Amino acid sequence: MSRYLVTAALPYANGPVHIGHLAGCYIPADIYVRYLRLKGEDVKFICGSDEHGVPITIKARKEGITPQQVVDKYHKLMKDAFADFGISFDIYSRTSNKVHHETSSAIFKDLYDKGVFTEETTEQFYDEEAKQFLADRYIVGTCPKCGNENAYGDQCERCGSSLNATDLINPRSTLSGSAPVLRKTKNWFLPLDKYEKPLKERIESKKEEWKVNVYGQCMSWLNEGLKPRAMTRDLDWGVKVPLPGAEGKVLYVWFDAPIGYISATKELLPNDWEKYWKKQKDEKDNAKLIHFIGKDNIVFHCIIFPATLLAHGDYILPDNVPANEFLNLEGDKISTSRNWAVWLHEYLKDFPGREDELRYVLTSIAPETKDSDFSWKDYQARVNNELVSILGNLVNRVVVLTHKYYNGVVPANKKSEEIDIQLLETVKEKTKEIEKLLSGFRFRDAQFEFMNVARAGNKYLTDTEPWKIYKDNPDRVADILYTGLQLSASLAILAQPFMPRFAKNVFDLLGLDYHPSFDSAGNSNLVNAGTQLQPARHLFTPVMEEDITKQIERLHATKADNASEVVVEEKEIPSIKAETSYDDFVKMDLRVATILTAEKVEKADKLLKLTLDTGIDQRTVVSGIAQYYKPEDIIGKQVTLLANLAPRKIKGIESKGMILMASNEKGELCFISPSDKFNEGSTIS
RNA sequence: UGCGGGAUGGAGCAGAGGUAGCUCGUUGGGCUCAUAACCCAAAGGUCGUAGGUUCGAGUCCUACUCCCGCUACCA
Repeated sequence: MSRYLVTAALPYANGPVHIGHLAGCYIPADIYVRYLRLKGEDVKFICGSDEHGVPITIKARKEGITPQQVVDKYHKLMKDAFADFGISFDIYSRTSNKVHHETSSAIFKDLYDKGVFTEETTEQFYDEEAKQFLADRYIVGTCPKCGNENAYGDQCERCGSSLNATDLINPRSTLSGSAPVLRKTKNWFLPLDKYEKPLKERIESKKEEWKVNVYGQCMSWLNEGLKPRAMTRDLDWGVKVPLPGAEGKVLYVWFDAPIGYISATKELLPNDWEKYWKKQKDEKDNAKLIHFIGKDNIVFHCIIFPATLLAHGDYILPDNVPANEFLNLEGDKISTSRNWAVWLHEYLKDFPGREDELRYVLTSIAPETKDSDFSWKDYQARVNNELVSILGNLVNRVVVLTHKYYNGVVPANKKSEEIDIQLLETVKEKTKEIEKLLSGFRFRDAQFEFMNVARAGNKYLTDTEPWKIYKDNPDRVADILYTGLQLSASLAILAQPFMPRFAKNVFDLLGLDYHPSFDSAGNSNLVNAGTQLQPARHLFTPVMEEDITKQIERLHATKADNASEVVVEEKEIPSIKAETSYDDFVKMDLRVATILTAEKVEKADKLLKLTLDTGIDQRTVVSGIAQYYKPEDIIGKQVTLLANLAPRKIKGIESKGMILMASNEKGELCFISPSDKFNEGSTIS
């Protein structure tokens, strides 16, 4: 017996759970855990709400409630939805509770006492109105490279360049809109570079087992060379930094959240938790740590958290991190903020008792190797054509025939023929195949093989035709139905990890009051002769047209809502900038210039290289207007040039000055040109 | 911008040098125990684009296009 500690990503407590979360990690993790339990392994399945970090405080501010009220609301919503859906966590905890604060605080203090952290004082932007330091992400301003006025402090989404918040022109806080000021602040950094070598060796040794996307992403970081990363933040919501002089500072949420897995285990097993987390005397007694996550979290689970564990020294490292890609919805990215999602709590309300259907569909289309798409049409097709027609119908056929010919009492098997033996043999083979696939985290394929067992069953009935031969050979029919019932029991056994509710219903239907072990699927004595079956009933019912049109209409409404919101946003004109002086204005040398030549800059979507006649000279200017003007259309055009702007290299080309552009709310650009033809070099004031 | 992953019949996926395959859908046939369910067969693909290596390329190499993620203070 092996010991496993399986975690599913801690969902962030700023919105409810949606199908993307389920397909990405909760369903695969649950299938895996249910399988391990059936194999008799010692496994604990850990999850909980991730409740710290800046977005929670922003949500609280927006809704006029406290951060605690925000997380209380979503923690309950998520916990209840998971429970109702049947994700079989051993514990669903939360990071705002006492055990977690103590545990993460103690680990931080332990690393601090070992001298692991480096202290660094840096200048960070501070929002004086919101009285808060700002992460780069929460500062917007004008991108120095492309002029986008809504570039984030860490990245400009229009031109894609990475930025520092201090690069932005006219930075403003997204919290209050005010201009942030630079303030010094001290933080504690985890020198990831010190753990680069052991991490690299560890991950390289997993090359064959880990998924290519996970391995590739890790190597990308490791090969680039790791840098120290701040493990504390200036914020008043989170786990307080347990050091003197650290008032107003909390642990970085990516430091504390994964520790949440440890805290939750501790909460579950106050006396025994170390067995699942700490290195044992004999290495082979160590637990296997498996993190189920989405692809956006790879670096935190494969690099940063393991580095923390290495730095501590007592802990085991992840054995595997089977990260999935993303699930889209009806062709568009799922988005909590845009309400573009199928919310689990709503699904449970709209489709009561149909948890297995959602599990089945999301496993069938699980984004295991690439992003995939959920659509309601596809949901309906898979439920109706596969679950109802192939799986549910097969069990129903066998049970109905048994009732018809034997009053629902399992007949005795007199003599098995080759085809009967073959069928159960196939089940045995498929069972082995399914086990192999489940162990390798290939849940989609495993479920497919499971369905192949049902397909084989349908073929068996068509081949043996008991309804035809009953008149002449009732003994043979007894054998066929006996075999069909063993097959149905096998399906129930194999379905347990994938569709627990269906499995239980079939066990009940067949009068099985015990649950046979996983590898007994395909045995010929699962349902004994003489057993009274329950009356036949449908195990799955078709999804009706109106069930899904309602869902599709809801999504259309969301789309319409979002579109109208965008229009409102588009009407928004940027608020006026801080007052300036005439003296500052006249420092700008603005002139009329004429475009002489224009060409696209290679490997840049947005840039044109222009030669301008300024009246004084001819000079090169690189301008981010390629999406709005074709080079050949603008030659000879008169424009406004900021002529005394310090030269700057863009894509290796030195750009001397900047062409002034009007920009509307959509970010579209147009030239500011003199209304009459004026000489080059004419000044503008 | 750099890095990682992806692109294969109408839809969803598999195939990692040797005759392009599976499920669903479609069409035709069979069956009538079963939830218009089941079984059989057929049609449907220049494998993102352009070059190259090779006797032979979805598969290896080069360049490019598009989608997703990461790019170190978003979580």
